[in-house]
Amino acid sequence: MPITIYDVAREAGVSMATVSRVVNGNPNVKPLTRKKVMTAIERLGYRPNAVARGLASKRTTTVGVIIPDISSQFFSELARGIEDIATMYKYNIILCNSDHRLEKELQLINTLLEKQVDGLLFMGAEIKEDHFHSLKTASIPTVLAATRDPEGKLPAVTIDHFQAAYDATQALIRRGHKRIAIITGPMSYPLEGLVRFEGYKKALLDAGLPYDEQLVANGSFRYESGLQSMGDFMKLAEPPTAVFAASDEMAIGAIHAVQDLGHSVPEDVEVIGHDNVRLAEMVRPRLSTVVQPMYDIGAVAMRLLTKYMNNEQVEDHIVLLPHRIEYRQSTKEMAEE
Amino acid sequence: MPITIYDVAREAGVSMATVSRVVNGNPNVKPLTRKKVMTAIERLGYRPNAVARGLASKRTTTVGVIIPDISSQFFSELARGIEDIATMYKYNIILCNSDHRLEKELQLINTLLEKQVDGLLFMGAEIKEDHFHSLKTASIPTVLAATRDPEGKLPAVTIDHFQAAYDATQALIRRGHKRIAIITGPMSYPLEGLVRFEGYKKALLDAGLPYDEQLVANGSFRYESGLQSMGDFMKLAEPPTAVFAASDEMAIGAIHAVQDLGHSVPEDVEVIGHDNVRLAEMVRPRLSTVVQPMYDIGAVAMRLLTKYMNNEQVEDHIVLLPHRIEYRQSTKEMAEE
DNA sequence: CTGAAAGCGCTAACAT
DNA sequence: ATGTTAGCGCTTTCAG
Repeated sequence: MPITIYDVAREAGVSMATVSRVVNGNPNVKPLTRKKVMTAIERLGYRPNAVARGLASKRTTTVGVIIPDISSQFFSELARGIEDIATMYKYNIILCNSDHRLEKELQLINTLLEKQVDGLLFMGAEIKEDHFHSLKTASIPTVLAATRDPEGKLPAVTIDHFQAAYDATQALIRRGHKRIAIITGPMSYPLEGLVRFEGYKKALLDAGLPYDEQLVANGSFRYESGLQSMGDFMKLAEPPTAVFAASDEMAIGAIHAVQDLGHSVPEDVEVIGHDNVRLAEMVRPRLSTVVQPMYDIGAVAMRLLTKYMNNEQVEDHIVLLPHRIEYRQSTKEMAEE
Repeated sequence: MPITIYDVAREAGVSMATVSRVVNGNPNVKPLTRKKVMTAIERLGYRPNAVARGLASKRTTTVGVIIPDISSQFFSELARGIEDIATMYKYNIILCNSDHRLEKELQLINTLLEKQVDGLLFMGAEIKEDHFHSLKTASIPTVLAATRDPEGKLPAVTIDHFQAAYDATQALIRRGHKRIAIITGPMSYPLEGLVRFEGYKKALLDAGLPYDEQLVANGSFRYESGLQSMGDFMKLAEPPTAVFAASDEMAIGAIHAVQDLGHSVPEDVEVIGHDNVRLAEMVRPRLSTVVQPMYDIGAVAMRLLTKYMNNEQVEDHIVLLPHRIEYRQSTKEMAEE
């Protein structure tokens, strides 16, 4: 039988209200009384029941995190940022994988609401009407991390995906390339897939370069699809001399495809990836890539969520974190960068 | 004001006990009554309060997971295995990072117990008396994943670390190497550090090969330490011709150190890593490595935990999953393998 | 098969 | 500064 607050009260010769006060750090307790209670707690080995507290106070100090796949390097880095800040603010995390499946996402939202989480952190490519519907029935604060909803209704922390892709493409253009390929993410991912593709096209357009469908491949973000796509590009009569890949894994796959054909990177083909996962520094040539601050996105998103949960004033509901390009060895050196 | 079970009862014209029964799938409800209740639930958009349920039933269908660092590829893969099985058995996961810090581990155990988790899954290098002490005060089932305690008191799911290191070293010996180096993990990690080192030494001993301290480097599991350690080895008067690294990252660092000096892998130096993280297939040469089934370890550990939580009979409290060596391109081909 | 009622362990007014 | 009391929303005997 576990020790309850009532046992402590009896042991200390005070009421349970007083015990509750000292446990919760309420200053309205005489120091001597506090000490008596503390001693009793110590002696009995009392451990407050957070479930009972949650029921009575209607706050669980727990937040739900819905993530597509924790085993991906991108999301696990993000999750670490979330967790660190959560810990800092005394929250715990219920972590759920959605595999990008709408149905599962909705079901998870529901389960988390049943568990009375104080807030929700959502990662996932696409936000649909269904999500809003589920969320609306329980009005708990929700923040999107590394994504946004189309209408900007929900608070979100992410980077400017369009600009990032534009910058990467432009970097390749500046290096004098005329035939620049792209390996995109799935088009079902509005931001990581579609928007990056748009950024690529716009950069070509602005530079007066022709858009060539042959230089576009649809990838899955995975290594294998980069390998495959680049292999196909190389079979073209006029293969690309530079590639922008929407993920680092695909970029590395692309590099290997080039190398496997006996060519070299960056001499024959320059490659820029996206995200800057740890992997990018652990391959040769080391990968030049758009750095997306995953950890920070998670951390800032969690911090934002704490503000909503505490009813603090927040000025910007949508925060765009800065991105930049880290030039390493898969692109040639240029003086001005 | 959220809808409660009481509201549903009134709407359906039954008692709250009956509503509780249908919500919990209790068969002792007349089909017609069940339907009435279901309709009311639907109409009101009732969502059961899991916190209240937890308080009343003393079961939260939540398990605590203490992991050193979710952003590491090794642990995030493990976490995915845990989560998948947890979902399958209707449990949710509270995920916490310990950074291998004893103090934080103990504090997390405490927090999770306060939250009344039904079980605990623990990952971390070292299990000390303190852990048992904390755990003992609340008697909830605990399973270790990818580690074991020294005395085998706690249920655990892992591989035979000694044998794995022995096998890897032996594989190198069979290839005719006389000077085989090892890049170990930190010795503060009993299994991943110390035991693997022991396995290495035993393999040398059994093969009648001399043990040379110069061929031992203490790494941190990280890429950089592999790079560094191998760089040092290569400066030796008589450098090693083969290396076993206690992690894939270090193995890849070692490969790059060799390559950076203008030598090649596996021609000049053969390398075997440990774990088989996704990374191993995304480098050139692709890494030969001891495969540790991370996902399975997580999955089996979670499955085992569910058995304890349901008071099911379990035969083996310690389960050793099989390991094997995957030969790729960082070792030379051999006919018999 | 259904209902009534007693908690689960704690917080939060409200008194004193 | 401390105690009293009424819930929080649900499960679970125990009756009927």
